[in-house]
Amino acid sequence: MNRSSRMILIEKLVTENVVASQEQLLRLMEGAGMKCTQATLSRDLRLLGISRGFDRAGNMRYLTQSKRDADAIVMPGREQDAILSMLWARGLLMIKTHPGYAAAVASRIDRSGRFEVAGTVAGDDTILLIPRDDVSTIAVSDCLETIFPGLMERILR
Amino acid sequence: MNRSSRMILIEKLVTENVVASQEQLLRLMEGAGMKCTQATLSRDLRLLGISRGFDRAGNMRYLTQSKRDADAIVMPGREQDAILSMLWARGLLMIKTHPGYAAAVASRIDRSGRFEVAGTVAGDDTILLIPRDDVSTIAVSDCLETIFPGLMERILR
DNA sequence: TTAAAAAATGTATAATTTTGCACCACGAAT
DNA sequence: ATTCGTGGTGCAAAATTATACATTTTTTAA
Repeated sequence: MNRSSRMILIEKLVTENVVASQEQLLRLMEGAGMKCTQATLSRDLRLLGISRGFDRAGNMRYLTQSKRDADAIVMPGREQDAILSMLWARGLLMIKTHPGYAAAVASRIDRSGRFEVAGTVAGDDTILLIPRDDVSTIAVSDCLETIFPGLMERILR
Repeated sequence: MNRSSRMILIEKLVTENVVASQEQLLRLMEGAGMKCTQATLSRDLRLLGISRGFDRAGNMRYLTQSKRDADAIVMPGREQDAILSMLWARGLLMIKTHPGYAAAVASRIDRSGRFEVAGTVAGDDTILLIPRDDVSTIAVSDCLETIFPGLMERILR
């Protein structure tokens, strides 16, 4: 039972139930066969962007943000898992990542010291990878596969 | 000093400041010449539907109902107003913005999901827009005009 | 592989928020 | 004027959530 599967369960439980406290959520989780501590829950909820608010009647309950905003905060697991898609354009490779993680992934690429990569520029959720002159797209792809094993299969489906 | 005027002040302080705790809000209120206890604040916040949530960075702050689902960060005026100039170079479009607004404008472009745009990378006041292969500069301009109505006229003026 | 670094987690505790209770202020009804 | 009822508030305790620290697990680099 890892963090990301736990977070999926948390999101599900919070949306399908009226959850008023982390203790209560803890019990729901146990009922679903997933065990952890309240402290972990507190941390996961922050990552998920799920916070305690009030419903119309003024009763307290945990509320999720829109899915997009939640995605904006979550980045479970390894750096390469932050990569969402890649696209060649104008001889450059655009790499989209989970929001906020472009710098981390770009740093990883830079540190690999691969010849094929002249350099990278990272924004918030986008990396622009500039290949050296006369390096093929295939060569760059192979290079990235070396840095992030399993990446190509995951991205291409 | 009655409850309703206090609540008006609370709403104002919470929207105009990054408030992370009721204690902090209490001090802001005192600064504004309105005094009460933290317990009263807790009750008022419930009535106002203002609760503690997380901004994009995962930092805690109080958010009003309308803001909770939306962006925690306020962008004054229309995003396109932040665009100062544009210039084509090497098949790429450099967009200059007011300092600090590149990310917001780039985000807007990304979210438009337009085919013509392969991606963007934003710094502080500069955006590099990479069009897809075989997309003309005219097509990209039209695309931006669609996203930011009136932009071209204003820029070319 | 193996060592080093980074991330995840539990424990205990600190920080923060909520609430029960008593009391006060104010208006309506007697 | 007195009494009753309705909010509103502070105080302090209870409930809840966040976090510092130590430890374990996972990932990265050599």
